Amino acid sequence: MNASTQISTAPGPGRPAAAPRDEDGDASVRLLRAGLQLFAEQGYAKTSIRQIATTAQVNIAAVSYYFGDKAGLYKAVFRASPDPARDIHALDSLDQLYARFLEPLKQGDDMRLWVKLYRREMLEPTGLWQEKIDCDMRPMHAAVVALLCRRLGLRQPDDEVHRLAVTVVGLAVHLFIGCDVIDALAPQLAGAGEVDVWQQRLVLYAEALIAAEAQRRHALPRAAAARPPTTPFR
Amino acid sequence: MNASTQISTAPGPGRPAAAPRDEDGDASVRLLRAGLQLFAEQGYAKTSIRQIATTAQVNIAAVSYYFGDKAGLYKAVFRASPDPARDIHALDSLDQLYARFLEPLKQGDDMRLWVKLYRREMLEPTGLWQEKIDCDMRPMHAAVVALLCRRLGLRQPDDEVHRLAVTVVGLAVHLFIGCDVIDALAPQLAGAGEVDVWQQRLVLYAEALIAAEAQRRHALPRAAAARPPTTPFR
DNA sequence: TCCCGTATGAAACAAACGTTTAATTTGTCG
DNA sequence: CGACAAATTAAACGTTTGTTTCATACGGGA
Repeated sequence: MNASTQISTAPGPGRPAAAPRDEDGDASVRLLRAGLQLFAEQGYAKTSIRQIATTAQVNIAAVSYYFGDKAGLYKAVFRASPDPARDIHALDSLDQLYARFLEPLKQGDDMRLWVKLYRREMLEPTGLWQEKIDCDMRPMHAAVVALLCRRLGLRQPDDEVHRLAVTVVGLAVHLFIGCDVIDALAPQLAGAGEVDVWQQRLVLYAEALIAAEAQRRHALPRAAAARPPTTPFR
Repeated sequence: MNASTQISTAPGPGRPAAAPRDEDGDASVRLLRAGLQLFAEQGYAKTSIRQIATTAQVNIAAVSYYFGDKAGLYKAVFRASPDPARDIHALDSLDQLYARFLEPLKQGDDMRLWVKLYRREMLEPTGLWQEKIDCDMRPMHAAVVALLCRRLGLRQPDDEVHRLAVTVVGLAVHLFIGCDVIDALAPQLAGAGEVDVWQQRLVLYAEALIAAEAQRRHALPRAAAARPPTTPFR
């Protein structure tokens, strides 16, 4: 409760006014690398900045010096991650969508850490997740919906198109999230060399889903609005 | 570093030798309820036993009295949860599978907390998760594989059957895990009353996947083993 | 009434946490 | 060489964590 607490909440470094220098090559990049590894493997809360500093072979104070505080380091680590859903505003094909989503799985080492960190952020929203939903996932969903409308010959999407879009994207998301469980249940499918096969199959699967939805729409002639009223729960 | 640390690592309550009494009706059940709520909403690490005790209107010492320690309370909360994949050793239909998986989503309040706690355990394996994979998910996967073999007219499952099984189950898992994202992207699909429609559609989708896989197998006559060698990564 | 085991309460414990302070080293320019 | 700012270090700060200790209140048998 001193007078020195006036800057303690700021995200930037407390004392120095200079920027952290992107290509520092020493302490800050080692902190980012160690932070990625430890945050991904143990989560945010379980990882102490002392452990990060020890792994990075850097003094603890370097965290607040370069990134302000622990949350600032985490934000810097997370924001530096490549995003499968980033900048997808229009889609030409399903293959294009799945290529973007499965690309991180093809890489090794660091990319696997990105995937882990990403999965953690999905479940433990630290605020950055909501930001990612609004900026990246919502446009991507809209692009998928537009693609499906073209495929189904609709000019306005309805609930079933949104449902199909969620499912089509979910094929890739499930691969993204559940790769550890898949590795436990069917390890021969979890290899890095299998990702290309997965990509082909996901396209095949998605085409089958679209065809099934088209057939379902063709089956019932005009009973679109004849469903029982939905009870919105949350 | 005293002599009194000899029991501190035991999972059971330190002092009293009696069992916690299942139908206590007062402190222990309130702790379980508050623990479910807070562990599900904030995660294990972010939740302090002081907060749990305050929410449950119970003294902090009751945690170690009834459950030994914080981990014991968490185990008690998690082990009391209903499991969508439990006791699935044989499957007659896909509808049966999806009914089991989507049933928790139909319920309100407590069930939604179970879902949240479950999702957390998926990403933050505390040891209980590996136990669940071995005891529940592996038999379920085998049951789905057996069902798919019957549908496809095979007597031995190959990699593509496992892949299809993972995807078929993934349709439900994605709904399970990603319901918050779905609620953000298409809130009209996230209502509790929508679960029945989802169940019908998932069956429709899965049938389409099976048909597509059957057609793919029919398309290539005998080129089953003509795939490039897979490079197992992990 | 007394006694005894169970349950609850307030307080305190050591340890670990994130963060800050102040001193020191390093490197560079005048 | 001397001076200055950036970078790094060691040590401590106050808080919060999980856990424990000890004292008190309750509730039936003897």
